Amino acid sequence: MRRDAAEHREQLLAAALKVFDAHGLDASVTEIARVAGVGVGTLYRNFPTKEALIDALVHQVLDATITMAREATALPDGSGLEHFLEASASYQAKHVGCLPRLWDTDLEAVTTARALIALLLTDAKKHHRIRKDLTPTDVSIVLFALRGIIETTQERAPDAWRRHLDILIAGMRPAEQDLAHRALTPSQLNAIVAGSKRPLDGVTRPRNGVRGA
Amino acid sequence: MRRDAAEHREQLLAAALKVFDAHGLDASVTEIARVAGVGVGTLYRNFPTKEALIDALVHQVLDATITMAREATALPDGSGLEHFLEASASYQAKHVGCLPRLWDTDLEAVTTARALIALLLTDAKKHHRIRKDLTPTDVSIVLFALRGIIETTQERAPDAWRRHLDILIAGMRPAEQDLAHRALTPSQLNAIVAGSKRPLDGVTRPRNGVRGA
Amino acid sequence: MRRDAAEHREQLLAAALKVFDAHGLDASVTEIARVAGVGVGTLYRNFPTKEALIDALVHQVLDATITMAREATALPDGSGLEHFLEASASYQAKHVGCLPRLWDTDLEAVTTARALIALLLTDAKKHHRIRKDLTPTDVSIVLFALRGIIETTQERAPDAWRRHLDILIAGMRPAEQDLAHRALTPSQLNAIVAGSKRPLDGVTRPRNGVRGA
Amino acid sequence: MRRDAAEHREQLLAAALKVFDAHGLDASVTEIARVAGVGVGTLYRNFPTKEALIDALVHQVLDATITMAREATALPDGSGLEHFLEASASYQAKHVGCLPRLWDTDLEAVTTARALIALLLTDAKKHHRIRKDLTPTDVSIVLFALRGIIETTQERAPDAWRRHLDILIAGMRPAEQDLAHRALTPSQLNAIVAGSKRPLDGVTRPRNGVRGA
DNA sequence: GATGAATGAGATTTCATTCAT
DNA sequence: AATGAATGAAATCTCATTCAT
Repeated sequence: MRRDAAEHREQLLAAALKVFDAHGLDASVTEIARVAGVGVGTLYRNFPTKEALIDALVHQVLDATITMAREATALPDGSGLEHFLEASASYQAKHVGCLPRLWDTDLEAVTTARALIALLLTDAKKHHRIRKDLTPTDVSIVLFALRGIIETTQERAPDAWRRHLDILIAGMRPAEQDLAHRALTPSQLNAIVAGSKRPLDGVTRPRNGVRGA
Repeated sequence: MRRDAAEHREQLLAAALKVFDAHGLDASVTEIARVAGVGVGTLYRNFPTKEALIDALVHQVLDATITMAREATALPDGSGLEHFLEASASYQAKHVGCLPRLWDTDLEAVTTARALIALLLTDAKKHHRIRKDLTPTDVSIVLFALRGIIETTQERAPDAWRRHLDILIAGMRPAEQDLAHRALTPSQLNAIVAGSKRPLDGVTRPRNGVRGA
Repeated sequence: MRRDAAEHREQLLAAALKVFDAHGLDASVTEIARVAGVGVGTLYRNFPTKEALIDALVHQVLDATITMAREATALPDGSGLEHFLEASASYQAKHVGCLPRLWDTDLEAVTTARALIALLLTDAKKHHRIRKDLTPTDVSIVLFALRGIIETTQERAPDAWRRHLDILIAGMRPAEQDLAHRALTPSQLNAIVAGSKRPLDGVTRPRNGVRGA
Repeated sequence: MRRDAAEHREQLLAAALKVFDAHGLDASVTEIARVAGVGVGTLYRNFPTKEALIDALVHQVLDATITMAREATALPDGSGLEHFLEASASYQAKHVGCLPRLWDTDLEAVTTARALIALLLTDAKKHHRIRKDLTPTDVSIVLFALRGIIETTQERAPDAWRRHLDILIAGMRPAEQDLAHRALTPSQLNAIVAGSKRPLDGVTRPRNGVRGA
């Protein structure tokens, strides 16, 4: 009956992913524990709050994203960026459950990711695969867009994002004319990640919890 | 304090939009009623459930989308599609509150919209503004993508989607090579809209309510 | 089925008193609501937290204490202090449920009460009913002592404190010799009321609560 | 890390005292085990339930009380009672953590203590140090009163009870007039100690536990 | 014997919904 | 028709207790 503690952590993350995927982030921790085959207490031993569990899921995705970006920098011919976008979306598609929180946490991980993206972009431009006027913030926004597609289509058409990415990359290829609108500055992007959803009236986002007496 | 019934409906929809925008769809109906300046009872007289209120909001967006698509068909030179995308995204950006449910309802409105989109696309191709291998389903997916951006950036950079749309349209212009991946069939798209988020195990989505004693 | 709101507040306070009396302050709010004959929601409409409910109970006692002290100042012959002690203990005996928190809140009420006690004491000394070396802080401590008795004996011997008060007052009568130990300073007493039970390690007193999703 | 079994018991009692003192009896057993430097399992090997641990603490105090009472009987001049009260309060002041349960257990220890108190009282009366109309039950109630003071003041004014005891003893000295109210009978006192806090409705006091799966 | 991970009942609190007024 | 007090299910989180290691 007793399992290895580390195993439980994985089971819980997997269960959370599955349950959040099916019910959204409002899914109850009890349900997650049930699917993981453990008691709620065990969930709370591994993750101090529900929010921490979601965070862990988000971190998984971000960490994987960083790894994939880093690996992509090793690719030749400036194709790293394109491979990264494909790999990243592919990974996101397997972690739909936590996507709503993905770009909404104050995380140094996001900063790290952005630095690597800048590298990939420079390389791509150097090899004339990507238009000169594209900025790193443009690439970040591509990830937001892909999330939108994945969240919507994942369940019935898990690969729908691939063709859209084809279109996007076609649009990112070197072109005669510059893009009409101005790119986001890095600090604007930071502000977005740093924290959205402020209160209308004084209410904070994650609803409160409970304690005994 | 007494208002006209129709006025109440509008007040409530406006309040819901504002409150959902700030707090997400988890915002309480009491808060919405407060912002609308009416009692909860009045809210429930106008909308039988919270879900119905969200639906009404979604319908507003879809109806506006259809109207905009219809107007776009009148534009010359095959530019209707591009104008429609811009107008549609612009409208979505003003209705962030309900976007999470936007493409997740079984709605004939979506079908209607798709017919108009097909028209716009045909016209655009005729004028060689858009590549031949693009399908109506591709356009629908563009809307999903824009939603992803709008949801993420709306608060701090409300116009971020515009530049991304520039890239997208560049990718949609006539090109030598066909897109690598296959397009979604209309029926796949239907399945997506028809209803996602089914229970994992028998649990239904909207929380239940309570009756008095 | 629907009652008057003000009535509910009283019902809840009465129920809380009864339930706390029987089970201690750890009694559940659900039980209190049940005894009051209302749903938990109604309890929470009247008192935002369990702590607020306890506070209201404590305030009832403190307010009554102040009133009784004020009335006692009108008594002739310097007998006000003695009457006040009797009345105060008598009232406490009917509110055992909340006594554990009675002297453990930062309350201006306590300050007010102390001012009146000082008045009563001066008058009692003037009429040679009470020894000269008694201080107002001594009187406050008498109330703490009576609480100890009431808490312990209330259930089986509700009047046990009366005889003990006889002894105490005998000890407070004018005497040849001063009391051996020094009296508490008013600021020491303030510190006691201001807040006891600090964490051993960073934990705060009232345990935490819970919120929905 | 391994210690002698008896040593563990002492460590746990000491830890419990410290933790209950700081957090009240609601403190968790995990915290106590942590402070004692052992696992919860060890705590449960030594004390079958949390309640048993509290009981052991209470017994410590009661046993010490009995010892002090016995020692006091050896004092000359009938001063034993006064010394006992001082010693007993002094000891309680060092064990605040468990005072709420002190006079609330069915304990033969209490009976033993009462016999000794009767002895001390008789001796004190014989030497004309204490008024004739004082009964053993009166002395027990003095202990309840001192508990009230100690619980309230311990943290900020650990010696506050001493001056109050001065007053009390002054009131216990031989006097012209008998006390106005009747003393508690021994059996009334027994009933108090035998067990208070019965359920209001069928609910039992100590929270229940859980078993594994 | 000791450990502490696991358990799940139960505590507090929220909120969609109803209905007396 | 409008109001908002009342309802209670359900959510999050804690902790006494057990038992595999």
